[in-house]
Amino acid sequence: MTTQPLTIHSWPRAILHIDADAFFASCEQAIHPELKGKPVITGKERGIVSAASYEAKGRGVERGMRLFEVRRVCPDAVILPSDYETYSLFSVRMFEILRRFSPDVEEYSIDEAFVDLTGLRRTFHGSYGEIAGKIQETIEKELGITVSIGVSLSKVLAKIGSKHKKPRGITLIPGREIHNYLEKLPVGKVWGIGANTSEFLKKFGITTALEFAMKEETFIKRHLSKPYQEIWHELNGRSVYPVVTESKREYQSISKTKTFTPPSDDEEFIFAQISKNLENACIKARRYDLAATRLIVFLKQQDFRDIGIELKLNRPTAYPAELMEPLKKGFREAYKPNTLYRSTGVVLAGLIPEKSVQHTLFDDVARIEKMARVYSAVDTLSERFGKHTVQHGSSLFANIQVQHEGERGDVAFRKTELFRGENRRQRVGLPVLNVKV
DNA sequence: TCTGGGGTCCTAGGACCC
DNA sequence: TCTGGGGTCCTAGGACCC
Repeated sequence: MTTQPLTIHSWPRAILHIDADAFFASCEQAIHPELKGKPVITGKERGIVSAASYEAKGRGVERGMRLFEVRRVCPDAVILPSDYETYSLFSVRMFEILRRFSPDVEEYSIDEAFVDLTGLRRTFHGSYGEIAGKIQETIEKELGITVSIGVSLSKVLAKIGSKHKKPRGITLIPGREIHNYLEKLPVGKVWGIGANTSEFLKKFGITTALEFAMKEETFIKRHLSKPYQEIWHELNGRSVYPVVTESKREYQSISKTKTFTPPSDDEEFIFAQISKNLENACIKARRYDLAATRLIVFLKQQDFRDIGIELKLNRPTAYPAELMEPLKKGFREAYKPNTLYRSTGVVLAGLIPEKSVQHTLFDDVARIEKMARVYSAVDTLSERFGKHTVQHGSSLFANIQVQHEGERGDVAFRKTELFRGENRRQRVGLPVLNVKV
């Protein structure tokens, strides 16, 4: 399978993959030392486990587990809401540490990165394993969290390495040892190969990563598409995925979705959810100075079927006021009365930089400029006082948290709840505004 | 088996044009 | 009007990932 290296120490490429151990939970333990050694879980706001510390995993807690179940198997678990802003700070500092070792760092996700170490042994007077050790040590000392590392000839192999031993593992996979790591690995565990492809490969008697890697190229080319051909090369130690250094990857799309329990058939309530989705998506788009050319509206029914309506916009925009008509249109097409829906969603797609938006002859320039000023003020207010300080009137019904079975359709009741919500806001000194644009 | 809220890329097929 | 070849753009949908 692998081309045998001419010398034992030959590394055509040395790619490192680093994966923080139980990242969210570890960050919490690093900030709150009294939590060290305890079963810590994040995800309180969602009702399911986002991350579990190794102490919690040892007690049978798994990712995605429902919290009531967690309380049963592990009654002393400390359950916390996820605090993304804090975790992002840890993330930034972890990447910063990695850049001390190599300029070629790809920030793959909040808790994972690839680093190209090719040719750096001399600089650091040590083997790739020793460099990995130093990285691990530095992060632990400076951030108080542990990481696992894999080093190999390609990204796919490095990822297999970092997963091989966790937590606090370091796994080197040189060319001559690749087969040892692939032999017992189910092919579905390989990065980029999911359940469907595993099923497909099973028909040809392929169940392990090694069996896949050893298949002849003619077979791979005949039966599989480009992404899988690339993975096949990577498994054979031929690096085809570059380490992408550009720190700012532009968004292709921005989406916001919301699931509500119990499912609802209340048109007003559902539209309010989707309207709020739209506002959130627009806030994010404006933060990155992007404008959408397409809007996708979707509703998910109770039986998980989903109906998506895609609309082309006359003008690229990230202003809810301009998107409200298309949104209503999409909603009317997708929504069926007397049907229970469990979630709503909005996607802003075909994003382009806001500055490249050209006015056409038909645009009402004065109106657009006025809108730009209004939203710029809205964004400033929201930054100072919190998200949704200023809200579209149409999103207001989304603020109702409680939905009583018997009273779901009772508008008067809902309005009471709404005002209660606003009073709370006033009590804590937040402005109550309802700007009509 | 569906656990929720983000995302990306690839391919096939239709519309349209020369 | 038919026949055939060839190219581009767009969209829907699939498959995966964290």
